[in-house]
Amino acid sequence: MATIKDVAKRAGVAVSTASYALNNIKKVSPATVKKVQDAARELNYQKNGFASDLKRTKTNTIALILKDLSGPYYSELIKGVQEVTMTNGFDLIACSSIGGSQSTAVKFLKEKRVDGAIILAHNITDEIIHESAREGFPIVVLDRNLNNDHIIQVEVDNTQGGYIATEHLIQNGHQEIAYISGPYDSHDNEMRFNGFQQALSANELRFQSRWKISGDFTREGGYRATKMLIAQGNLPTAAFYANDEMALGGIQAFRENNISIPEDISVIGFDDIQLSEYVSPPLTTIKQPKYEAGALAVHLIFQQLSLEKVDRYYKLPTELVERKSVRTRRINKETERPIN
Amino acid sequence: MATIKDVAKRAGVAVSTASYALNNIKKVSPATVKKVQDAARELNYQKNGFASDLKRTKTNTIALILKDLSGPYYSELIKGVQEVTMTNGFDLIACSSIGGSQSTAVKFLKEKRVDGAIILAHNITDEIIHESAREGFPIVVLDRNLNNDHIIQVEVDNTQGGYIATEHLIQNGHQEIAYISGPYDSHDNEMRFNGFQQALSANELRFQSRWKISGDFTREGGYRATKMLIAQGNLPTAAFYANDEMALGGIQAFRENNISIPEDISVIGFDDIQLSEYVSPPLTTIKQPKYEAGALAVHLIFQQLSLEKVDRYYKLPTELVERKSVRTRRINKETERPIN
DNA sequence: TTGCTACGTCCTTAATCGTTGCCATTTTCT
DNA sequence: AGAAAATGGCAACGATTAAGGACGTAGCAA
Repeated sequence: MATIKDVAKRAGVAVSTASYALNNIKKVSPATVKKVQDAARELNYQKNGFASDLKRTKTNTIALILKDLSGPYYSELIKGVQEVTMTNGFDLIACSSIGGSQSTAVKFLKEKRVDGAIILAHNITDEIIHESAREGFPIVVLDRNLNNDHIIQVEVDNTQGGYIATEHLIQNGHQEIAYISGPYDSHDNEMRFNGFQQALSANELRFQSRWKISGDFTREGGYRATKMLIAQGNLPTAAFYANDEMALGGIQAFRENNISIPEDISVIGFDDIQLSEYVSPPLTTIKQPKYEAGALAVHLIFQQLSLEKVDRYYKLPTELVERKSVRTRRINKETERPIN
Repeated sequence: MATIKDVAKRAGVAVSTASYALNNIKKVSPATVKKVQDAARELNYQKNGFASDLKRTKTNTIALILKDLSGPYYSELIKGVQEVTMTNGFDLIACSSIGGSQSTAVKFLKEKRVDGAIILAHNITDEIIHESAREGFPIVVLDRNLNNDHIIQVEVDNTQGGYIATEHLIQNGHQEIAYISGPYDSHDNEMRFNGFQQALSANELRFQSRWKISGDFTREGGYRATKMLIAQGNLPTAAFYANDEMALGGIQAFRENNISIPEDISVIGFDDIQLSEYVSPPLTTIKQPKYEAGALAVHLIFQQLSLEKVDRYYKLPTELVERKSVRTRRINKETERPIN
């Protein structure tokens, strides 16, 4: 590989002059610039990115750290991040945190191979993030609680989401509602469940623990949980799945048992993944502002990079997406019992 | 940030000793190693990745270059790449080629910020790839034709895929088949179309140019193309969409015109994207071995990195996935006309 | 026992990777 | 001549690593 020295030699100038010429720094005469550029072209010179980054201690790139690059879930979020990063003239790389503390992601974080990072990966420990956080290295964490002066949190209001989902069911006449939960250690799940409970008590409904079934955010888990719910007999009139993937599994389980949605049971999910629109029946769910979250996250990074003061905590609202998986039951006002 | 110098000073040793100690190179006494490690911990020292990469001229990371990080299409492929990369102890970063020659992707390629790259992004020009290719920098291109000693091609056999799709329709009694194409400059599309034509002539059917409608691989495009097909009157009995996305758009267009699938017209797609299974009717399509393609691609990178000789061209077969969007028509042997 | 060489262990010195950018120097222009 | 413009020299950036030095100890002869 040709280096800048080779270019300088061939152009008959000093290395520094070559550097100036190649980087469009105005102190070089047009004639010299041309000489240098020609030499560079002839030698097929490409600058060594590392050397350059090392010297300037700036990489012009932002890392987006995801648990799994292959998941389709983050699509919208990535789009938000990508667009804002691009318009700011920065580069974006995505890296996976699979492999925990050995992962690419952690390496990028710790070794400061980027100017800033956005983290949406719950398998990276708080500790690692704390260790990596420092003055001048902005980190934004999504859907995660972390108290550190150099870390900014952007969260979707899962509690509110859980609340409006439940409220929607209640408004449609449902009083017996199952909650199919995500894993116990999931912060998101916990918040959604809180919202669920709050909506119940706001409507003076009692939470029945036998209708809390535990899943794990996977389709498989939703399927199993639903089978359990069915096996246990005495179905509720509606089920709130802590995410859409599980709801999909649930729909399948109900179908296999000839329980039809929404006639026999109403179903609501959370996330609004792309598939939700296409399953049958189309799934009513809670949409998260993923694009906005992504865009906001990068935006905050840039603000910090330009040394502006920013708040350390942001919460984004969710939104109900009505489709066909929730039926409205009419209630007889006198007896307070459903008519249909 | 603390540097290795600080660590060395605090541990009371020379920089080089600190380096040896930190990298587990045996020339240092256990006591010293401990001193250095303690010092590093106390200073919260993290090595500077760039400096290190610069000196060793090796990054231990592979780049996966995609047209758009937010597309859900590559999921399987990424998984294949990811797993193989991990098991080889390398890091993987994904970068987008949005922005053409200004993109992150191109920068990584040209500036050799990684040890090898896998490219699946048709908006990167051949020229750029040629410029970046060189001894010792393995590049694998997917679904793309490029003649260069330092570049390896991994292709899915689109021609064969087009052939079996068409053959499947013909075997099911279809003789009038529309082809909804991708963009004209798409190599994939061209190959699929070739397969389509080959299957037709192998069955002594004539290709009718009025049944070739041009789309652009998007759902929107498939929708528009289908509307045109319908408007033109005289529908074929089957339609082969050059990809699933377009088929989805087509399904919608047919539904809006009360043309039912597969009763009135059979539909076959290409790709087997996740949604295909969920639309109604579930889409018969051609599945590409994406996981395998990804895994093979990285594997080849590693082989080259360890200086093994490898072939420069690989072609992977596709597979028919039968679902519900193709109807079999029975043909009267005598009259050679369909019965139903 | 003493003195000398020889060798191994552990550590240090210093060169290097390719760029950048400060400062000094030379050239050019007014 | 003096200012401005163009160019050159060189020390960083933070790590790695070849080569060499200091020290201790063992082996052996006198």
